[in-house]
Amino acid sequence: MTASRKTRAARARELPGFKTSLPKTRRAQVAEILRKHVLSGKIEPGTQLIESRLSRSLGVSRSSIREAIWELVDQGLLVNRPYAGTFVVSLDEKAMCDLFALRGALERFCFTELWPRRNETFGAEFTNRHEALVAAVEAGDEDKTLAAELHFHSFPYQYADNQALREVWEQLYNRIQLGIAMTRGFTRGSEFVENNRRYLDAALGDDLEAMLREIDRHLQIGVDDVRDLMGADPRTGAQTGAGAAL
Amino acid sequence: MTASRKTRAARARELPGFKTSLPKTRRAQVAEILRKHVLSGKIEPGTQLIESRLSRSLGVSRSSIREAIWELVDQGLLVNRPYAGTFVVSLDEKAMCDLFALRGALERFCFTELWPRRNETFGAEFTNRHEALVAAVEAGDEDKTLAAELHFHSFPYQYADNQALREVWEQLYNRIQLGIAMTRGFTRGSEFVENNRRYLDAALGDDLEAMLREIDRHLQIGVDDVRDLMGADPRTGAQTGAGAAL
DNA sequence: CAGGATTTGTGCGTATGTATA
DNA sequence: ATATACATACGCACAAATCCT
Repeated sequence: MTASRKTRAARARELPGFKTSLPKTRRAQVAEILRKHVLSGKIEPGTQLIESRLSRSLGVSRSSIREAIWELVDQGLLVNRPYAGTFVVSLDEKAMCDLFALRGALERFCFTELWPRRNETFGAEFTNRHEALVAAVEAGDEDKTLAAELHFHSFPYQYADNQALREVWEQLYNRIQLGIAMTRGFTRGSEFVENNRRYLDAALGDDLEAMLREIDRHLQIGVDDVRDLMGADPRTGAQTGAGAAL
Repeated sequence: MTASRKTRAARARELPGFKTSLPKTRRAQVAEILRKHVLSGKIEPGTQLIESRLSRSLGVSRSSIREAIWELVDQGLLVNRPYAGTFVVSLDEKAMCDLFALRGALERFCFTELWPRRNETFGAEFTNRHEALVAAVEAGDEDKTLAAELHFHSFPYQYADNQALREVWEQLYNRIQLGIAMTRGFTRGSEFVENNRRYLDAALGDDLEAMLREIDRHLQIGVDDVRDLMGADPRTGAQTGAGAAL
């Protein structure tokens, strides 16, 4: 009764964690929050996302929570069993290898497409992003490194003149990130920077075939890392991969 | 058994037009209906899907309609502008060419993967699906032909041992079908059967490189058709493409 | 550019279906 | 088999934004 007196607008303005000035919908806001929690590993794979709990903890109605959850389901981060619930997907070694293999095909296609259109801007921006990656690594910031690595490797797709390819890449890297989140705790080896350096050099070079070989080599390193890390207990992040996972 | 009687009674009370025996959710049922209407062209590209209208016409609550709509949005069949509405996507020539180019990359990857694993079953099933396609063409059934063509070209992806690839293909062919729906009215040329025959023969042959070339050739025909049909007014389906669109 | 009509976005109560302990 | 927790479904009310006149 008295509670209902309080206007919805007022309640909305009070909600913690939400910028009221944003034109974004609640659905998008909640989806972003959930995506971060899933990708950062705060919500572990296999965990069920319970609408009523999330509704209370985030202070958002079940409707919005539900819509956000389905957005992540359609993105491949969650899986739904009708009338049973939605859970964070748990990727095994095979699934990760599949993702890397598919990414290889996409990336070879991507570079083949953009190769004749490269110009100074391409080289400058790609180099910029690589330098940002190096800076993040040297700062020892794990989260920033992950973001910078993503930003670096997303550039070819953004530069490619194919909207469908960009959309598939979006979906793909989300899942790859999820797999990486499952193997948290491993430290990037010193070869990590060098590997991405070789990748950049090949991308700026004049030999497309060499670039395609470099893509295969780069992703092979990622697959090897996955094999090492998935086989062992994720908690025992003792062994250090070469760190070219993304 | 009293419980089962009550359940049956409840199911008997359910809305007509829905198969009560299926455990499928309303979301899935509505999504399927809408998908059919969009892909068949009953709902033309650019049309806004109004939740309240669909709610009344289908006899389903607005919540379920909303969820189904968002499923199609995430599938790339609809596009949403916050607070403005969701509309059937309208693909232009460039978008279609992008889709075909991406499909080419996926299909080359697909065949490269499955090539060493082909066996008698592969050849038998692929041949079966091709014969079903030929039968549909000879029967003059447009809808059945489209379905058979899809079934035929989906087989390599189903045979490939890569779940991620299959999922991307699902999303891709939905959108390609949408593009085809936009160019309805054109009749498949006599070369259509022959083109798919060549495709099948290459897939059953021993030369992977020849198969990859065949993929490029096959999709190039599709792109040519799109260029012809998109440039002209879709209503004037006078000119007949070679008909290898899918 | 004002303002009303239309539609989407959000919240909430409630009833029912389903899975699971 | 029962009970419980949860997902799903429906209906309404209202807020927020867009669209149109």
